[in-house]
Amino acid sequence: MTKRILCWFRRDLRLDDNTALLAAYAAAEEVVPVFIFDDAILSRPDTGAVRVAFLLESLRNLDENLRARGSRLLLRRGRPEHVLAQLVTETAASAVYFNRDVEPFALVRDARVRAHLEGRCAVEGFDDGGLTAPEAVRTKAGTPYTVFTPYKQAVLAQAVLRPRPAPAALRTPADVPGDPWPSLTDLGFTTSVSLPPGGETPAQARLHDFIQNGLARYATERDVLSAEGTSRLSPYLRFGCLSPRRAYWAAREAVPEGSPGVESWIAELIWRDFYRQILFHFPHVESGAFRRAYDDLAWENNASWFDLWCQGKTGFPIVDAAMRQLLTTGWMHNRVRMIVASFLTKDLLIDWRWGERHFMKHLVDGDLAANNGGWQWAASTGTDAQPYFRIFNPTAQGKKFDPTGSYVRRYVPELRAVPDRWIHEPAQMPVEVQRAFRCVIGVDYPAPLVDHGRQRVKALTMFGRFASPEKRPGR
DNA sequence: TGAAATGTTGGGGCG
DNA sequence: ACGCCCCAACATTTC
Repeated sequence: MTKRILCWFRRDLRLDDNTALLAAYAAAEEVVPVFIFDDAILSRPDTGAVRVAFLLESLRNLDENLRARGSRLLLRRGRPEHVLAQLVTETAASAVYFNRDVEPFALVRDARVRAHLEGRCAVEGFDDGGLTAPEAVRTKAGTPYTVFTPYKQAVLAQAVLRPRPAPAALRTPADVPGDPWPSLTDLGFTTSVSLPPGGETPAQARLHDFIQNGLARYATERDVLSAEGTSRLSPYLRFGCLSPRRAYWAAREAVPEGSPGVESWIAELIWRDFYRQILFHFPHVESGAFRRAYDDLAWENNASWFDLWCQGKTGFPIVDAAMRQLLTTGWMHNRVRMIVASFLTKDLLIDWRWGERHFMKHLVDGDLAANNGGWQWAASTGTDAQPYFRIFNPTAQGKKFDPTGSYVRRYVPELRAVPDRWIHEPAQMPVEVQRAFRCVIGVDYPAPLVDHGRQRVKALTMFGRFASPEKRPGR
C-alpha cells in the first residue's frame, strides 16, 4: 500500500523551505496538501477582511504552484480535528504533519487535534515559522530572553538554518475530493482595499526586488515616510508565503558583510522571532501587560476619542495620515505604527488593547505576537519596552520623518494645499492663511483633539503612580 | 526607536 | 577696556 501523509498548511503557505512539507515528502510516497477554513478563526472579531482576502489569494497561488508540480491543494471547511480525522480515513494516511504555531489559540487547537487523532495516525509538528525555534534561544541561566539586544546577539551567535528548496516532485492521490473553492463573500467578508498580491510567487519577486534595489539604502530610507524604503514583506512573512530563513540568507549573501542596510533589516527579522518567543514563553501577554503591575493602569478610555483616532480625525496630521493609510491600504509604515500607538496610549490615555484590536482588524500583516509586542512596547507595559517617560511628540515626529509633508498629503487630502511650514501643525496657521489655502481649522480639518503638553503630563502622572518602584527613574 | 526642562558657555551689543 | 545682559547653541538632567 502507498504510504501517504497529510500536510496541513496553516500559516506556511509556500513550497520553498517548508519544513513539514519537506519532511512529509521525505517520509511518504504521496502527500495530501490540505488547508482548512476554521470558523473559530473566521468568526473572531479581530479577523479582518483584508487578511482573509490576502489568505485566499495566497491559497490560490499555493494551489497553482502545487499543480505546476503535479499536485494540488485540498480545501475543506470545518473543525480541524473532524476534517483531519475524516481525511485520514478517506486517504488511509499514516500521519498528519504541520508546522507549529505558538499562538495560544493554535496550541489549544493542535493539542485537540493530537488527542482526536490519537490511535488513528501519527501527528507531527515541526519548527518552521522563525529563524530559530521559539525555545531554542536561552540565556546562560536557561531562561527566555526578555530584552531584545542580548536576544539578537544570541541569535546571531548561533547558526540560522540554510533554506532548502521545495521537493522536486510532488505526488498527490487524484481521488480525494475537496470542498468547492470559496469566494471572499462565501467566507463572510468583503473589502474594497487594494492589497499587494498574495502568495509565494509575488513574495519571491518582492524579496528579490528588495534585496537588489532596497536593501543597501534600507538603513537610511526606512524611516523616511514618503519613500518606499521598507521591504513590504510583512504580509508574506505573516502567512508564511516567504520563509524567514530564505529572507535572512538572501540578505546576508546580497551585500558585503556589515553593510548597515543588511544589519538593520536582519534586526527587524529578529524582532519578529523575539516577539514570537515572548508569546510562547509568556502567553499572558495576549490578554494583559507583560509586566503585570501595569494591568492596574487607570486608562481613561474615552470612546469618542477612540473613534476619531480610528478614523484619522485627531487634528494631528501625522497620526491622521497613518490611521487613514491603515484603513485604505491595509498596511502602515512601522515608524508611524509607533507614533500612533504612542499617541493613543500617552496622549489619549486609551488602553493599548483597544489599539491592538483595531490594528488586528485592519492590518494585512496582522499577527498576534508582533502586534502585541509592538503595542506593549509603545504602551511601556511590555518586555524591553520604551520607558514610560519617553513620549513621542506627534508634531516633532512628523517634522523629523516627513519633513516635506508628502506622506501627510498623500493620505490627508484636505491638507494638500497647506505649505510645508504648517503641514504638521496646521492649527498654527493664521486665519487668513487658512482661508487662502482652503483649509479652515475646525471646518476643513479638525482642531487638535488634545493639548499634547498637557496630556503628556497626565500620562506621566498616571504611569508614575503605577510604575513598579525599581523601574522608576532616579535614585 | 524622546522630548522638555534646566544648566552652561561664549559671542556680541551696549553703556 | 570692562561689566553686564541677552540669548543662541550646546550639554545635562529629568520625566
